[in-house]
Amino acid sequence: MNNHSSAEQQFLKEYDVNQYLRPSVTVDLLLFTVVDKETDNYRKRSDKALKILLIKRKDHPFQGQWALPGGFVSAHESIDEAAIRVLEKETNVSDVYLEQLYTWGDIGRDPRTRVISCSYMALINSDLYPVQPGAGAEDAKWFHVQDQWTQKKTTVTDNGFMTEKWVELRLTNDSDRAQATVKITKTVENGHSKVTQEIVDSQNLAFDHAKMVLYALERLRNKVDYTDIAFHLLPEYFALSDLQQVFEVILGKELLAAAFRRKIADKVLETNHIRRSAGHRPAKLYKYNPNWDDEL
DNA sequence: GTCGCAGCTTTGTATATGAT
DNA sequence: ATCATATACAAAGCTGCGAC
Repeated sequence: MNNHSSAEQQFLKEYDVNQYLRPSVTVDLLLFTVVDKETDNYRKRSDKALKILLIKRKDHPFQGQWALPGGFVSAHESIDEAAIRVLEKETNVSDVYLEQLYTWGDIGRDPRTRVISCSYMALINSDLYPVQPGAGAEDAKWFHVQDQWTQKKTTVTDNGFMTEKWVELRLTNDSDRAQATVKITKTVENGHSKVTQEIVDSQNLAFDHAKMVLYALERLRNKVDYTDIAFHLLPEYFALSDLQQVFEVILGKELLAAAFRRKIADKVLETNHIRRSAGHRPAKLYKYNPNWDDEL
């Protein structure tokens, strides 16, 4: 570690740290889970809903608004370590699926100072729901996640085309509501594509967190088919209809059972567990097959 | 009360259809 | 021919309800 040459040591001694701007770095966490919605008819299988954890801000800026759990990266830890620490402190969950998503560096995204934030997606299964809020955030709540595009426009430009899409994000629970409209612009010119997001309207949702949520949703949708992320949202044993519902809430559309069963057949292992007394034919329980992508 | 059965619901398999 | 998707339907658990 400390094997610098003397010339290098001399250089380091004279280096002026104030030569360049030193922005603050934060992490923001998108903690998702999928839970059963209550149903009136016990014979009917209960629907599932995608939920995200938000925390009510106690301080300025955005005081009283809802925000993703987050915190500053300190000098003696890596960014990944900061993400794990913040997740544990704010939500009391540890040892879960964690994935870095994107680095957010827009000028002025934090009114206090220049802050660059790394967003992380964490997935927990419904057994762990509800998560106990940590000591640092007594006002943490789960919000039902819904998004849909309301308007889409494609225009042809000189060397390509541009599509603008307005997406409405709604985060709701029994007593609270946060929502935002984000305009996503995709330009393709000379074979290069570029995507920009702009928050056109934000109610009760702090910072640029609407963008982070939408980005995470897109990542979930893109990865659900070819990775194991869906299984992180389920307990160890689950019925195939549970798995199908997780896919459905992530993708935002209904799937056909017969086709779905064939598509994910390799990813699951049949067990001899059975879930009975549910007002209908008992379901065989399956578990994740860690060797599903072994061939090749 | 309880027996039997129609009917609802979801699971799970078999077969048909369609694209390449 | 092969693959994915769509349709069709049988199997099974449970309730509601009438007959007794």
